[in-house]
Amino acid sequence: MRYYKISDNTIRRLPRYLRTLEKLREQGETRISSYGLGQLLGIGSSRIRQDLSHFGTFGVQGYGYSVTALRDAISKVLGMDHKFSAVLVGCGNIGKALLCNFDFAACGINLMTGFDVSSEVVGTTHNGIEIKSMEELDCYLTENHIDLAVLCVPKEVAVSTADILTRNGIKAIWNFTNIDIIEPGSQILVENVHFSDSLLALSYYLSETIMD
Amino acid sequence: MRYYKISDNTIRRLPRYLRTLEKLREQGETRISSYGLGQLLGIGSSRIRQDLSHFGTFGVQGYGYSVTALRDAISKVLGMDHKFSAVLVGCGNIGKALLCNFDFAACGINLMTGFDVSSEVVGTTHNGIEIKSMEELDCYLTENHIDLAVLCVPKEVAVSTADILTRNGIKAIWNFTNIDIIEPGSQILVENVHFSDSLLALSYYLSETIMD
DNA sequence: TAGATTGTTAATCGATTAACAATC
DNA sequence: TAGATTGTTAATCGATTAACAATC
Repeated sequence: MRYYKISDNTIRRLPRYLRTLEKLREQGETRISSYGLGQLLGIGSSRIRQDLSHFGTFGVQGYGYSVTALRDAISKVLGMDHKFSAVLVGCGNIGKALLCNFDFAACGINLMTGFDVSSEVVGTTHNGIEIKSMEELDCYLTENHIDLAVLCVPKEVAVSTADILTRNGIKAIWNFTNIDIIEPGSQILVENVHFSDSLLALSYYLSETIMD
Repeated sequence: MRYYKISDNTIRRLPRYLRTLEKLREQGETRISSYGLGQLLGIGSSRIRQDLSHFGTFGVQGYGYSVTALRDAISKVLGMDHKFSAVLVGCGNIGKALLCNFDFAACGINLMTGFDVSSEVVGTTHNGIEIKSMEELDCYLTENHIDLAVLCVPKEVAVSTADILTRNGIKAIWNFTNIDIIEPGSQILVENVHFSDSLLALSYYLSETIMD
């Protein structure tokens, strides 16, 4: 158990390391140095070694890292072996896109079921995931141990839906509604996927290049 | 014209400021202090003043900021008045979700048209946006001035599609394929929306809370 | 062995926070 | 005027980068 906080910057680089290692493995590479990995990622080698040092020693002097061993170590650090259970709430376009295209299992997440208000989609199955009625949500959460909720409902019901989730012991929300469902005092974890923030940052850099 | 680089951290906070200001305006607030804005965002007031100072002076001593004036100033900084033109390439689930739900105009982006390979969707219109055949993409880009492309094609064709875009003068790619379409030397701007990176970071923090 | 590369400590750099004169 | 709050300069803090002994 560690007694200091690891920086968010470090945590957010780990999935990128993982992605690059997986790519290397697919290409048949078995070893990689921190320098080599840094080249692929466009960052310095010592940043990578510094990042990894928070979690253990994974390398071998004079050799580097085993691609698969480092990949496995990072995926464990990221909690991918916990097999957290999840539900997807709101199966509109974005929700359905995640259901059909996003590989939850590859992230170590066990997606149990979806929920929606529309009678048109309730009862249907997408990618092996059944969609239940939103009315069943409250009850379902009390009867099943669910760690995480993927929130894809319309803006208007985002806060009220988040309330239902928190009341029922959900510990983390992956938030695709473009509003901040923060409750500063709350213990619940919220990871926001704000599309517009991302696009606006790109817009800024684009307008910068035009000014030159 | 500035002669120093503004940090990415600052840029990525601007859309959050904008979002909060818009919310305040909807609530009928006309003025806000950096302290008040900081409270709403969970950050310090001097960070906000420091951030804003890179772009001009928008406040009034002893009063604070006009909500609408600051909102307008930030949206201009983010290039939202440029009305950049965009195309959406790949109209599967994620592409369609963006077409139907995402408010490009609210980000100052002029979405012109979509492209897809499937004859089932080619010719259809979503949210006023027509979907053309992917075969027309190359030609369309040479005949029209397009600044930005939203890339939502399947992984397998991500790199080859990105090549078409760069060859035809696209300056920025908003990348929803979960792979890195980097070309380190390239001048093109790429903003990645890596769902899995986001989910894995959440997974890390979730597993941390469990260990306590 | 010699060369390579780690993990870690020290140095540097940049970002955040605090302080404060200016002034509405 | 007195109080509030800005924009900016200085101080602090943390993150990145460089250096290097250890060792495969």
